[in-house]
Amino acid sequence: MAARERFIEEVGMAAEADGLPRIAGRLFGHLLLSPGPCTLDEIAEALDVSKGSVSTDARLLLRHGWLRRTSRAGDRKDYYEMAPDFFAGIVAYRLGRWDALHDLVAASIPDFAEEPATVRGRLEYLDEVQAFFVAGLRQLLLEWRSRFEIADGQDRAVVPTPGS
Amino acid sequence: MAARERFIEEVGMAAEADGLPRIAGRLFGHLLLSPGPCTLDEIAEALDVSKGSVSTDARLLLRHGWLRRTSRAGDRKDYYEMAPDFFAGIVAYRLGRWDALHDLVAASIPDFAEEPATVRGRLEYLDEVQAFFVAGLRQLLLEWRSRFEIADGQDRAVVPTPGS
DNA sequence: GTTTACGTTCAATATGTACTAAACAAACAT
DNA sequence: ATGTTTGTTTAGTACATATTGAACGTAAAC
Repeated sequence: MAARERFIEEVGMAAEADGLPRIAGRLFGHLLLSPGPCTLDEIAEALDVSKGSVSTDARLLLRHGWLRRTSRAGDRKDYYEMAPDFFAGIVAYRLGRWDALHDLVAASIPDFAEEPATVRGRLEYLDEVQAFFVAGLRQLLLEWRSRFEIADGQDRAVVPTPGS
Repeated sequence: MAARERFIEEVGMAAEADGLPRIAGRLFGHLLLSPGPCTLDEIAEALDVSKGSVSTDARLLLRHGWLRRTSRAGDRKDYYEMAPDFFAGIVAYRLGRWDALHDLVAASIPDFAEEPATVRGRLEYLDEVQAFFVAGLRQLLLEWRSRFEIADGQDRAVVPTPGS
């Protein structure tokens, strides 16, 4: 099935366009299309890349919050899978980056108190607009999460997830 | 004033973390702190980089919609300045990227109709959550823009902007 | 027509970093 | 203890791309 590989490559390229390593994107795509948790070796072979890269990139995505690491009784291997609500993690990450930019600007405003009104106005605009979008997006995130919790709870009532 | 250079460098690094050239970020920072429109030569000298880089990166940011190019009567030079509501452009860009990912996934769902329920469910989850956030963020953008139009209109009533 | 003042493009280079393969560490099994 | 099986780290390489400087094109000025 070539569709699978094409999909994985496209996710890889999309990830790269956002500043992530290409392999991280492919890993993401692979896990998206994997019914169950995967081991490092499994992924490395499927993607035809070194295990070291998979290890590094898996932990990268783990830090970003889109992956989950699980384990199995009587098994030493690590298992990676998509986090239950991984897109919320993506949004949270973006929120974090906008927040960082906001902090940078807010912290700098006093330094430029002597600058012309145009500049001060622009920094204040940035302060305002970021506050607006950060608050709005954070609100969306809350809404989604509570909505997801309900749906997720229903699923778990029917199919309890083992191994986590 | 070292604060200015520090600010510009920090914006440069922040931009780089998001996959843009460092000079593009510095250009962004420079324009943020410039009271008026700047020429390519001006910027190149201030940032101590080649004019070619400034030309390329300025047009990059122009395409992304955070910059504006203006001209002056009796002057051959191009002038660059921050777009009036540039952060809306940043949000719109992010919206575009999420939209692209959404399209990728939505278009691929039929290809994986034969896959296990776990995979199909995950793709449908992605479809849903992206629709939610894309719609929500787009709505925020609309709200902000109408709010900004009003404020901007007021400003322009008091201080008409020449040269555009 | 020539020169000057601009913006763009391009070949060459520098620089960073993704990636690999191998060494390493840790935990387990025997 | 010794040998496996795992994940991590690291030195080295390959690769991509940011950046430069110069060549180029164009339009105005003289």
